[in-house]
Amino acid sequence: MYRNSTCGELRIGNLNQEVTLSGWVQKARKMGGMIFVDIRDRYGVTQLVFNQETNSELCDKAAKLGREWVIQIKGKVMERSNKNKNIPTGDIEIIASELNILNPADTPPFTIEDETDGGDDLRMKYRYLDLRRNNVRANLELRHQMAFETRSYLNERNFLEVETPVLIGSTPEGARDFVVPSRMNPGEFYALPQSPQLFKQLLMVSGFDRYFQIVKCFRDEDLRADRQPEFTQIDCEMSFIHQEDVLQMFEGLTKHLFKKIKQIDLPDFPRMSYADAMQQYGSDKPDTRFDMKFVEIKDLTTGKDFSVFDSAEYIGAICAEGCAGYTRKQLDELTDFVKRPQIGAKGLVYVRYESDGSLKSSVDKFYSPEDLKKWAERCNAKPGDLLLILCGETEKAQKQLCELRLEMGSRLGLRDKNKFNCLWVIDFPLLEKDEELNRYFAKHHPFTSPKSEDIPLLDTDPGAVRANAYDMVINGTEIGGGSIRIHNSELQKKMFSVLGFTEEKAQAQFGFLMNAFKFGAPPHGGIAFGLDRFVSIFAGLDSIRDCIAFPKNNSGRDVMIDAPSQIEQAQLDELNLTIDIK
RNA sequence: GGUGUGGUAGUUCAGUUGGUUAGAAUACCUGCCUGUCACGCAGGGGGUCGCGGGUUCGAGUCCCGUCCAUACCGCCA
Repeated sequence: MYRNSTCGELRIGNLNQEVTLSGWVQKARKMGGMIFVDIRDRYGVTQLVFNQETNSELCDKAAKLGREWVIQIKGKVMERSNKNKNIPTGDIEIIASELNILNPADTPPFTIEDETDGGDDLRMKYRYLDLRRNNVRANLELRHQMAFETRSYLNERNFLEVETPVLIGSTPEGARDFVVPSRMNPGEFYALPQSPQLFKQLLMVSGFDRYFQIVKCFRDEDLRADRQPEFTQIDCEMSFIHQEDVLQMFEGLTKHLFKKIKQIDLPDFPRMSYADAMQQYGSDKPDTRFDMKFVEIKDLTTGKDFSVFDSAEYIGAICAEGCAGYTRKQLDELTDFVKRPQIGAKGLVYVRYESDGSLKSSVDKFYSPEDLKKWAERCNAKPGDLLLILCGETEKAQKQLCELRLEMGSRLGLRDKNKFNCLWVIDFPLLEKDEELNRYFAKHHPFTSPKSEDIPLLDTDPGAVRANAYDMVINGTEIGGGSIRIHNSELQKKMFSVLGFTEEKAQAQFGFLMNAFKFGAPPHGGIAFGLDRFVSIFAGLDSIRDCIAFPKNNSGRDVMIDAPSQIEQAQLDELNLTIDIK
């Protein structure tokens, strides 16, 4: 028996018990005649005491212990004379009577503490050591809890978890696929799924009715703090439902998770149309923890010989409460912020609504105080507020203003990680035009159903067609998204034709789905949540890497096992592959 | 593919206008220490300044190239 108790559970109520503990040496404090050793496992830390006077042999042995050695001890639970209020086991300690060194350890390359001295790179290389740290382990525990509660919620509502294949065929739509060469079929490749989309729809045709799967998905695109090449989705699909049923079901799931895990009762989620989101926040995933909505002032600015504004398609303002006192330096910082190439604004116009009621702006040359007053009124600005104004081509300017709004939100401390604002963004456009290729692409995917009242527009104005598609957004992060699918093969054919697929191409790529739909497809729809992002939001993490046990770095490498890597010539030969790096 | 930032001791970082032997903290090692829990005290070892080239009497510092990491844009639900 290695242990009969964990390192986190002993309390004052266990006094005088003989216990056996196993774990890692967190720290040994050697006082000369006395040694205190903190022993750690997943559950916590317990202090061991070795005393030269009472057991000098054991004490000498303990003196050799180093950080992260694996040990087993036997001893008696005693009350401490000096208690430590900072740890749950701080009232007791173990007077050791036996010490077994199960495995000595090299000194780890960074400290195994909450505030480690190790940088990201090093921690990833030794991720198994990093995972010993409390906060990283806590993130994985949270992830487990969320997956567990998700299964519990969906199971209670008749959802079945069904596994779908990982080796599937490549489709050129959407993201780049990871591909896997097939040995038995020379020259042919599998692809790893970007999502189980087609399979879950086929399961609906099969009559499974309510499906879910917590499943790895793969996309061969560049990484970000919130994007990994392999990531986990909570993938769901339902039959005989309308959009409203899906929203209710999964708003319910989200509320369930917040309630069970964070003890937070969320109010009903507001619904916002895509059009409103773009107009008011310049984003399809607005951070609604704070207001600062966009206000259009184009009509108030024309005809004053300010050519920048006069020639702009869009002029939008946000009102930063209480920021009229911003110094020249702060305003220059904001100007530099919006002029960064990633944002790309040409400049920033500001209006200070001074607390004495006067108005000062960077465009005083062109506009009178009365003009500025009208702007301020439309923005509902009070004395003491600051208006920030960007202009340009509508879509670009809104995007830039969105970045500025988020930056101001951060500066003003309005993006509190412990505050959660959830909403549905609905009525997404069905199609997105690629101006360069002059063709339409599905914004969600090609199986998304158009709103029935918009179907006539497919022929006349495809860009204006709205879809039965929806995203769940929490604190400016897209947590999940889905749609009601097309279950009618005629409409599906129509979609493919709008997307520029020839009949043959559509048949070659999605023929099996269109065929399946001929055999009695029920009306269906679904949603997929990004589990990694969901956990990150719950834990207040900046990067999804922190809730993934073994993540990839920015270049898609696993620096711990050093993958990807080259393979043997014999393997290449077997696969009929030759490598020709350009 | 692009832009920004960074790369100096095991680790996290500092390093002035280009100038003597490259520093601090922490970790590690040794000694002392019987109530520590960020233990304390004294001492010690530890450096290809990412790599390559250039300018210079002299480069951690300036220039060019390159590699790596990271945040973002493009890309991507």
